[in-house]
Amino acid sequence: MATIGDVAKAAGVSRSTVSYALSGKRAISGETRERIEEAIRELGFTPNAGARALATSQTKVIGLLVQFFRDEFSPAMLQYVLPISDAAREAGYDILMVTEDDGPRALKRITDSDMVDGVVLLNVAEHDARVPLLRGARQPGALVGMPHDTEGLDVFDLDFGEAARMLVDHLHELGHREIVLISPNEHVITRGGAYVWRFRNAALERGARYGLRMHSYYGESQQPAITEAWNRILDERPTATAVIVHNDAMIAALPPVLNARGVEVPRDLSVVGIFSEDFGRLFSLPYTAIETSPDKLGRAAVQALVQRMRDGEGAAAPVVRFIAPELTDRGSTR
Amino acid sequence: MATIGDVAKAAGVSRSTVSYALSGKRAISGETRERIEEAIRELGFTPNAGARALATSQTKVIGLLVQFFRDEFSPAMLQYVLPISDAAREAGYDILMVTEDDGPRALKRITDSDMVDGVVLLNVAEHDARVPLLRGARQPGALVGMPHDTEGLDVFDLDFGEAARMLVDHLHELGHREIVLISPNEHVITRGGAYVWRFRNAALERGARYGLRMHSYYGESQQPAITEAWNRILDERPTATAVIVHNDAMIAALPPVLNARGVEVPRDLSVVGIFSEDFGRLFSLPYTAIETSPDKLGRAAVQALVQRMRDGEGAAAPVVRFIAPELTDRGSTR
DNA sequence: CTGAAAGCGCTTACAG
DNA sequence: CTGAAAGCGCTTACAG
Repeated sequence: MATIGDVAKAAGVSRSTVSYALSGKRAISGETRERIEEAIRELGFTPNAGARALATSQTKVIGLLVQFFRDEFSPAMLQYVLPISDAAREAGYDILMVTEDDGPRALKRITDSDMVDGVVLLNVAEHDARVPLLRGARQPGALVGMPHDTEGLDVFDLDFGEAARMLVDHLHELGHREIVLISPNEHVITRGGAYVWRFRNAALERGARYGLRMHSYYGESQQPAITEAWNRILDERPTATAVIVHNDAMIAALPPVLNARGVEVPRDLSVVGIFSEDFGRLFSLPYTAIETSPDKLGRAAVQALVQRMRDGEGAAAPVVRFIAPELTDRGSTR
Repeated sequence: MATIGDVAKAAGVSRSTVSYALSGKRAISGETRERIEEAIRELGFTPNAGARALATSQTKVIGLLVQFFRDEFSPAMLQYVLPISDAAREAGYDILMVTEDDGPRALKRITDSDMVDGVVLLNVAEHDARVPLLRGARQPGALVGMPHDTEGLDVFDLDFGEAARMLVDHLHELGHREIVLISPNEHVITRGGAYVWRFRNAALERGARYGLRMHSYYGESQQPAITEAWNRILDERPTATAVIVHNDAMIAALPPVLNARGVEVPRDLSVVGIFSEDFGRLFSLPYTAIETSPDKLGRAAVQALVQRMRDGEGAAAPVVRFIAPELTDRGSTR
């Protein structure tokens, strides 16, 4: 492969001049610039990324840690990954994607070895072992999902409490008095998915304030347990007139369950959920729902991270930002 | 950050000795080794990846080009990406994942700048602009999906022709005489997804040999067109007793359609498909199907690539490998 | 407007 | 068993 030295020789200039022509960091005479550009073209020169990284202490790569739970419902993950990848590219960064089960180890590896200029943590848990490591890293990071201790970090998450209140308000206004609430699978809480109880508690609290009868259940994440759970719950609460579903796997499987039971929405039952537009389209879900906006979250995280990488030490104070929930009415309530 | 020089100083040895202790490429006395290890621990030293890459001409990173069509049905992609990422990590490689719309440009960028030691191309099309670029690259590559010209490349794909024949044989043996065949959305062909007509032609040919009446349709990839297409097709072919579905979006949406029409499987209609086990589980699909084995394909591609990166110039001849289809009987035919 | 030189942090022949 | 030195391919003060 051609090096900057080859280009310099071909253009009859020094290596530094070629470098400056590339970076535009100092003025180059028109004629010299042309000779250099021609040489670059002829030789098919592209700067070596490793050498550049070594010289500049910048890799132009963002690490993306995707913490994947294999027994969980997966299709949602891609909705975060793609916008992050897109946003990174727009800012001139590539993505080093790490899916290792041992997230903390992976994080340490890519930051300690300076493979990346910054890091995005996906699916952050209440007590996430990656978070303290990130604090200790040289590189800045941005989180999608809220940990217990947000000190010193840029954090982005949906406002799950507000989302729950909006859904309860919506049903309350329509006159519902007895509501079933489905949370994610119980082991999601065990793992510290704080959004589970943030949503759940807010919903129950709001329901209590209105004097509603609320029935709270954990859902399942795998068939055939999902369908069984639905039937058991619906059998158990025949007088409930509405259901709030905060569980991707459960709501994706709901239409055939209701169909089989002869339940028509919203005539016999009002259904609301919380899932992204893409997800709803994927499963053709006809339910009114809070939009989870994975693209907004992912993009916001990347933008904050890019800003911070740019600013270095003199960066602004860290932000914890809740994305405001939006209700998309698909007519599944009355 | 501590450098190898800091470690050398702390351990009272030369930098080369530290380097050799790290790589194990030459014998080190026990006592020296211990002093070095202690220094490494104390200083929290990790070699700088860029410097190492520059010195060794090896990045230990594999580029993954995921060619994403945004209007297509997405959840299948992750099934390839995860096994590839896992297999790479097991072999000591990280994944630089590129999702740029302009795949050829992205490929050129990461190979020319030597960001990666090798490349995996996903979702390769019949005339894929990335393929000639890959041939011209310094780094080896492996393809998942078959291009027209496989010259000089390691290629992995499902044997779609054989898959189609197996399904037709299966239905023929059961006595079916009139079969509907659903292919992917027409624009997948336009883009050169060769597997579409490899499957389709093989199915039609086999059906013709048996004297079956075969009705071939292109499917849709988005709701509500999917449901409309199903109803139109089923209305049009009331005497067909079986349907072969080679379209993820269409088969995922089939259960509610049949339900609404009062069609029971396999009593009224036999249904077979071609999709991965994970995909079937995700959508709770109760249909007999050819397993597409994305994990096997992804892993095979990575293994071949790793082998080739290891062997350098003296590598073995390139291979084109078809994965043998396997039929999973879920009792949806009779 | 341009060049010579030092330096980024490693690895690896070469020498002893 | 160990060290001194060259080299990987860039960037960037320093000098003119």
